[in-house]
Amino acid sequence: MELRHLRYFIAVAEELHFSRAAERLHIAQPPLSQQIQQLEAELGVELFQRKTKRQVQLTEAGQVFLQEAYQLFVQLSKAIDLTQRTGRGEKGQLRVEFIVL
Amino acid sequence: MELRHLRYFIAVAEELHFSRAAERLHIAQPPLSQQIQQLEAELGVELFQRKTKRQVQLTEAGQVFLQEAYQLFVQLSKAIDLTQRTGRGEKGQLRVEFIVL
DNA sequence: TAAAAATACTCCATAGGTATTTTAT
DNA sequence: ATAAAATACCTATGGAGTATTTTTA
Repeated sequence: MELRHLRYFIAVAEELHFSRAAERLHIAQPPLSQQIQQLEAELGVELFQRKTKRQVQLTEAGQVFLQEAYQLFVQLSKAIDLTQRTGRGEKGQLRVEFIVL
Repeated sequence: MELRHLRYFIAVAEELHFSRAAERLHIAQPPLSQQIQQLEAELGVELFQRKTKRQVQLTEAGQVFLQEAYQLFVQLSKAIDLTQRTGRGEKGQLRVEFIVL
């Protein structure tokens, strides 16, 4: 698993539409579908309801994973911020304005 | 940034030795050096002391980033665990035995 | 000198693109 | 008939390998 999978998953989960999500990510729709399939295969969990091709919907597990993915990027943002501050010799106070995706 | 960068950084930070870390990661030493350089460039922070080539040492920022990276993988492990439990229809109790790297 | 990281290049795996098919409106 | 995801296949970027250089103990 790579952060790319999480970034792509978040885009699809927010758009509930593969083509629009792909557009937003500046990639084509088929590779996006593939990356999501990879992610689901690696997790061994269906993240999207795929009964019909016209209606993308998060599964319960997908909803959980979305919240967790958000938190991961929040924590990554904090990690980067804190590391950069330390690199500049600043001590301490932590406040993250930007979530890196 | 990708999880690969964090995985590689952790290996070097723990070994304090690029060649041994590369061996542990089952890749060659030069690509490992490159990935670490990429990471440092993206962060805009030196993670390792490079005055001499014979003595790899974490900078203060590097020590901070190491702790943060550990936490990220702990959180990722929890995210995966919780998602998989939900996928199986299990409700709730969270306990992570394995940290995915 | 010897051991280890950095450079310089080469190669190839796979991320991403294009074309087409399938399917549900 | 159409819109959207999946499948099949192709392309090319960049991750990884090999060879060599640099450096300091």
